[in-house]
Amino acid sequence: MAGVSFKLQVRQVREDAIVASANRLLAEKGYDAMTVDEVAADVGIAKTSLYKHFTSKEELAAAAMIRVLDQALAFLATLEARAKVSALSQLKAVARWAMQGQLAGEMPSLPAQNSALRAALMANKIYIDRLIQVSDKLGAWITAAQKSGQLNRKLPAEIVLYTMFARACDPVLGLLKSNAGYSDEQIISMLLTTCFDGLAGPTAQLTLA
Amino acid sequence: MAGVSFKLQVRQVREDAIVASANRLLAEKGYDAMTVDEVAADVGIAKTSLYKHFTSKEELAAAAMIRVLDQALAFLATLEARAKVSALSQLKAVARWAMQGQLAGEMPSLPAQNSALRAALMANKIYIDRLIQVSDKLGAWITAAQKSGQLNRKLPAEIVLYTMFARACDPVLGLLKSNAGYSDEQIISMLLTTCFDGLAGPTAQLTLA
DNA sequence: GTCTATACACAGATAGAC
DNA sequence: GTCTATCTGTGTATAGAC
Repeated sequence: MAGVSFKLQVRQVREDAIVASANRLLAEKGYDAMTVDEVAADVGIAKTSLYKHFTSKEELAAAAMIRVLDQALAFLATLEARAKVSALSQLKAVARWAMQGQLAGEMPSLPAQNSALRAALMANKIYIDRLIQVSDKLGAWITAAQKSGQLNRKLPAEIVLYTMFARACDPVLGLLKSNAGYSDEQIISMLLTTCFDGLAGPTAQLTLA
Repeated sequence: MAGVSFKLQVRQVREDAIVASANRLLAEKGYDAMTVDEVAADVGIAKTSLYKHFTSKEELAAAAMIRVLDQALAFLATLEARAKVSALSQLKAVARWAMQGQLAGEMPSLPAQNSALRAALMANKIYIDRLIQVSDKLGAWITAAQKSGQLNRKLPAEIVLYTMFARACDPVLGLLKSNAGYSDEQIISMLLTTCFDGLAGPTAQLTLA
């Protein structure tokens, strides 16, 4: 029936709004500091209504994390459609995308070391599934880039993967954004350099002067 | 009088024990997840007694952060005593020291973006003083290393400094420690490489095979 | 499904005896 | 100075009316 479908759509739209708000607040304050009251107020609904959609704060946060991973997968799909692009370029494009997301306040930080959230996420099948999908796609590019010598072969692919995840949430981004007078593009450009070429800089730098 | 001095010493020893416990718990769980009850229990005193030494949780955390900065300053002093060592080597030694501290569970993470703790720290004269001292010493080495071409001249010194602070608390360390089968030394060695030479690796790597 | 009002738990901070 | 016991605020989660 059309009525039922419509109601489901409305429900879906509201749920999206809730997750979007949660995502923004997670990015801004982190899981512990974010309160369910805040999320409900931000969406413009009562807290009780929120709990009809998500049975716990942890589940809400998990939905937000899954949303980000889904967006990442969608972006990865567009990258895979590009022809004749080196694996390293793909990885840099991913890093750039993640950094842009964080500067825009849409990238929730990694779940902290021992939090209750981490345990909940690890038990969430959908989250784990998405995380593995993203990891596998990045992992393929990483090993390809290492094979062609674009990335350091001596680093285990695992380390490279973790490092890329960590750089996507790098606190340095937030510091630079709030303190100094750099444009978003300058910040991203410099941090891409430090990530891939290190503080010492690329070979080209060393041959100068 | 000897009696007074003795009492003061006892007080000082206990205070050190409190700060050490707080420091360990901060490193393990972060500021929000750490409770004052836990710290008191860890030291083996009642919570009320703790509040005689520190009037708030924030002040306690600040004391822990100051302790770390003091330890850092002491370590920097030993480095400065070394003769004929390049600025880059000094910086790497500092990074290694910080990473070792984090692997040992003694390095509290950077105060998160918008937390109440951050505001309290920024208002704490002693903390700011120590932070500036550390930053100045590192800053001198950074500019020296840039002048001699050991570090990328195109990166503002400020960015290099922030990046080094961030790497000292890099969450990748904890991930690797708990997940994979690397030794502490292997982890540190690899992360020093990614920090200074980047994921792409040093020049030497690129000329191989 | 959404609201108002509330139960419940926990953590920061304090009172008062010793 | 240290303890036991308590106050207070806040945040998650739910009950019950509409």
